[in-house]
This record gives sequence, structure tokens and C-alpha cells, in this order.
Amino acid sequence: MAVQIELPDGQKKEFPDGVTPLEVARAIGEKLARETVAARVNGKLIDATVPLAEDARLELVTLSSPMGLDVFRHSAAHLMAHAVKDLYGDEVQVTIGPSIENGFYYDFYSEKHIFTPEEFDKIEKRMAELAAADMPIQREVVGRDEAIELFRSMGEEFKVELIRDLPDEQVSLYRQGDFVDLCRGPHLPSTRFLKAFKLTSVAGAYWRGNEKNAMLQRIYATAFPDKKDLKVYLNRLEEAKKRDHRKLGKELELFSFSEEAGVGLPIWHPKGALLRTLLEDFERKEHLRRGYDIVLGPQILRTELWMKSGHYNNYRENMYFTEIDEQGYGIKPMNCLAHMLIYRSKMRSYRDLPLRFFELGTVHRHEKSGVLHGLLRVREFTQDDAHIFCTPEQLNDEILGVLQFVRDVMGIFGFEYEMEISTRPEKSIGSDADWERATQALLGALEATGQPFEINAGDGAFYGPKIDVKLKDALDRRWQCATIQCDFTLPDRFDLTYVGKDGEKHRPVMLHRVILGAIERFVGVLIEHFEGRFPVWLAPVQAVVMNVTDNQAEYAGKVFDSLRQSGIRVEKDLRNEKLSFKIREAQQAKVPFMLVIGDQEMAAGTVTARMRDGKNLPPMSSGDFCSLVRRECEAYK
RNA sequence: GCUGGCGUAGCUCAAUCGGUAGAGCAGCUGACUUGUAAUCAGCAGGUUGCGGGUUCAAUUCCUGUCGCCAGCUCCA
Repeated sequence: MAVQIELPDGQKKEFPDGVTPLEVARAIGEKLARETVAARVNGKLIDATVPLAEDARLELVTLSSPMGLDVFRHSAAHLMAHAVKDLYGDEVQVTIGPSIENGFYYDFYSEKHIFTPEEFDKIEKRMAELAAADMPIQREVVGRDEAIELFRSMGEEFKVELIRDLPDEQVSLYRQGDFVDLCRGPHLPSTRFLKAFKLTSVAGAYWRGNEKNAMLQRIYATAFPDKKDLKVYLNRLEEAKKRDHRKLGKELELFSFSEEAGVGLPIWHPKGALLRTLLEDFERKEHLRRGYDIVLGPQILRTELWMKSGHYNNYRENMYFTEIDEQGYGIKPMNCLAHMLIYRSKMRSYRDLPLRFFELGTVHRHEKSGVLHGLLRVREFTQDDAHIFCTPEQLNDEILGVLQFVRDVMGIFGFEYEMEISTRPEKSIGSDADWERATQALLGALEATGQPFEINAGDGAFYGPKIDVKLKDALDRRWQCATIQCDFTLPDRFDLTYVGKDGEKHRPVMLHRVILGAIERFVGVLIEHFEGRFPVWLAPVQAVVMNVTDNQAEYAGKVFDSLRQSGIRVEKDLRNEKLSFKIREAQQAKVPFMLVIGDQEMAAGTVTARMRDGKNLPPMSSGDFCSLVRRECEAYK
């Protein structure tokens, strides 16, 4: 018997029945065989050592592909678990260990042993020994009961629970040496591929991601097919740490936090406050030109109103309350309420719609202490928030407009972003028709952008579906920034209406949306994105005037005055210090232009601008320098 | 909130086995008059996060608490 194997290039070849993907690879070339770690057979990912019994389309998965790297790291996770079981035996139970972006982790449970980074060396050493033993990684398929019995006999209660919850009658196990793990696979053919890995951190994680379950110990690690790649990755991590906005925020004197003031409450220093003011000015301008109206609501609103909106019932734990003259007030955690009141303040006609109320609204949320993270997660923040009220017919265009807005703004900052749509959760309110229409509108708009997006089924808010936009920080952690949410409850609860063409009252559709999200979070991501080297239009200090000796102090002072009068954000450094010292300081402050003034410049009535990259511009008058800065700013450069 | 780690001068860090803290930078004072990433000298700077305990003696050991860091859960 022979089987016909079709390769990705369309080529068809005959092989004996039971040929494995690895053997096919070998038939093509020895090098390919060495790099083959798994295979896709008719689109399904399997081990490279599984015999093929019938004709199939075969795609060999090598280490150089993302899928191959995934398999590789998954096997690395097994290797780590193997090493840990070897070293700690019955003290530790294994649970799960998937590959993740940039590496993998494995979750262990132990009542007796607590992992610390000090033992990473020991574990890595054992891993290296096991890998070098070149153990074949073998797949076995056994019945559920047999598997349960096996893991129970090994004292692996978490594995037993996993198998119990599996729907299949047969489960697969992977065995390497004396280590066996329940796993869907696929895996590398042998441990010998695993040469470059490093454990990076240990942290707590709940069993099955549920905070009511046991706390496990998660060891994070990374692995690469090549030692060089591992080194490059670790270097990149080191470099990323230098971009940390918390570090740069302190160094560049942008913001701080104070235990005395309260945790999670950013304090903006002059340069940081200026930076966010520039962002806010930018936002007002961009919103006005897109047909938004700027509004402003109060910081505290009566508790009764939060009851009416549903926040009191659904969001109370995150809110701060106060009492004045025996009247309860809630400090706003969201900006929607005042916007609802503005809408309702007079009769609205379909001719008025869409109405777009924009507010740079400062909100307070009582976030759990463990989640606070620099500017990226705080308890007081300002959203570039807007609520769009429109007719059902206008919904599609409005969503499209917001997505376009997001794209424009992210383009200006040079951000890459990821989008995802979250659909109806189990617990939700609103009619099927409402959900269907809103979800289709969001989906349609997403598709119209032509950009990739993920679908997060069942992850929408209880009041409506949403699109989220995520940006990455220096360490590739994702932070939600822009979001567009449909809301079915608030227009109802506030009985919002508009008079239609037919003279009847209708319910408007409401969109809740932010573009940057929270100014704080956005500034945090922005600092890491630019590594503190803000473009000229955003730089809190655009230029520093510096003299070479006291001789030019007066002239330099005049240049400074005239630039500041012209609206350039300029500082002067007329200290009796060497020029190289002043340049070093300005360079560390990441100021775009250093204006050097010596005898030559004074004689010619010019300045010499040194840029952050070390290059000099030709000498020019301070007026010309002004125009240059203005041109840069107008183009958002 | 949970698990683990860490809290020393404004900042970055040191202090062996428990013997009551030290450096660089920043700051202040003075000298130097300087052309593209650090001029020199001196001075000052600390209730070792905070509270309790063990000890003749605690930065060090134990404990509580607050904060920070990593991750989990939750979210802009």
C-alpha cells in the first residue's frame, strides 16, 4: 500500500503506508529532517513521528516558523516540569505549562516548597542534562480511566481533575524518560533540540484562572532554538527596562507618586503637566474638527443618580462616596451621567443627531491595590471620553468615524495597535435584536477598516458589545486604550428620546468611546514608545539655549527671551560650566534642540542648533529657528 | 484582593558571621572662563519605610503593617 502526500508547493509524492512526516522530510533532505519538529496534516497540527495511513496534504513545521517555535517552547515547558519533578519529586505537583509569546511557563502546586529565583540555576542545569540525554518524546493514547488511574497513582491530583473534565474517551500522554504528562501535543521528536533556555521569573497564578481556586506557583521562562537568539532576546529585555516609563518619568521629571498623597494618584511635575496639556490641546482640536461638542460635568454627583444609572448596583465597590448636608454624593468613576443630563436638557430632533459630547473627564476608581502600575493603571485618571447619540440608521457611520479617528491618531504617534471585538456575554441585558444590530455594526465597521482583529466571544459588557484597541508597552504587555462600546441601558434608564420625521418619540442609540483612553495610561505608553525622546510638537522643552562662556551670556539671554516670546518652549543654561557639560545634561533630558552660542554666533547674530542625534544644523537667526520649530509642530513631527 | 520578592542619603548602589552606616551622582560653597555627552576642591546630607519582639548589641534575626516590583484575578 502506498499513500500520496501533497506538499505545500503542490508537488505530490508516493510513500509507503505508515510513513511519518519526519521520514518525508528526510526523503526531501537531511537538513530539513533535522529542523522538522512537527507537521500539519490536512491543516491539523500533529507530531512529526505519527504514521500517515492515508493520502494527505502535508506541511512540515520547522523551527524557523512561528508554529514550530510554539511546539518547541511547549516541549521546553515539559522539560522544565520534568526537571522540577526530578529535583523535588512528590513535594511538587504539575498542572499546566503552555507556550506563550516570547517563551513559556509552567504552573506548579506545592504545599511544602516555595520556588525562588535562587534555584533557577539548579533547575536550568537539570534541564540541560535531561535535554542532552536526547530522550525521544513519545506520544501515547490511553483511555480516560486508565489515565486517571495513572496520574492518581503518581499523586498528580490536578492532572486527574483535568482529565475528568475532558469530553474525550481517549486522552494523549507524552513521555520522555521517566516523565509523563497529559498533553494534547504536538511535541518535538526529542529533547535534544532544547539547548537555549532561561528561567526568568516566578509568580503566583490561580488554578484555572479563578481567584477562588488554589494559588499555584508559575515559573516563567523563555527558550530559543539557538543560543544566539536567546542572547538577543535577553539583551532586548534589558534595553526595554531602560524605556520603563516609571524610570524615565522620574529621570525626565515628568511625574511622581507619593505615599503621603495616596497610592495610585499621579502627581504631575512641570514638564509632565506640560506634556499632558499639549496632548489635551491636541485632543480638543481634533475633536472639534470632527464635529464633537466639548462639555464638562461635575466631579461629584448625587448618589441617587448613580442608582438610576445602575452604577450603584454594578460598580459601587470601585467608587468613592462622600456626604454633604446629609446628602450622599458619588465621585464619578465614569463621565456618562452628566452627558445624559445634557442630552435630556431639551427636546431633541432627529435633525440634531448625531450629537457627540466630548469631555476630558477626570474619574476616580478604587482599583485593587495589586493592579496599580505606574501611570498605566492608576486610581485617578482623565479620559478623552465622548458619548455619541444617534439614530439606529446612523450607527454604522458613527462607528466607522470613530475607528477612522483612532487610526488617524495612532498614525500621528506612530503606534501599532491591535483590535478586538467582544460579543454578548452570558449575563446581559437588552433584546436579541439590539445585540444583533450593534454587534453587526461593530463587526461591519471593523471589517471595513481592512485591518486584522480578534473576536473575543462573550467578553462584552453586560450592556452592549465593544471594540477594544490595545497598545503595547516596552515589555510587550498590552494595555487597552481606545474603546468603542454600544450601550442599551442608559438611554432607557434616562428615558432619552428624539422626535423623528414621523413626529413620534424614538430612543436614540448611544455609543461610549475613548480614543487615547486615559491620558495617564497613554502618556505612560507614549514615554516607552519614544523612550522619552518626544517629537518636537510634544517635547515639554523644545530647546535649551547655552552659552560657551560668560562673554555671550547677555546675547544668549536675549535669544532666550525672543524665543520664549515667540511661543517656543525653551530653557536657558547660562551657568559657568563647560559646553560639553551643558550638552550632556540637555542630551540626558532628551531635549530636541540645543542652541549653542559662542563668540561666532554672537558676532553673526545667529544660533547653532545641535540636535539629539548629535548633528548640527547650519547657523541661523533665532527667527529662522522659530519657523523651523513651528513647521515641525504643525506637521505633528 | 491573592502569591512571591524587595524597602539603606534627593537618585543609583555598598556594608563579611548580628558589633549602632559608606561611595558616586545630585545639592551647597569656593576656584577655574571653558566650542558639542561629566573641571577641581571642600562642606553638608541617614530615627536603615513604620511599629513591636529576640539579644549585652539589630540595616542584618522574628513578627505585624505600609509601600514598591513580577504575575494572577479584575480593568482605561
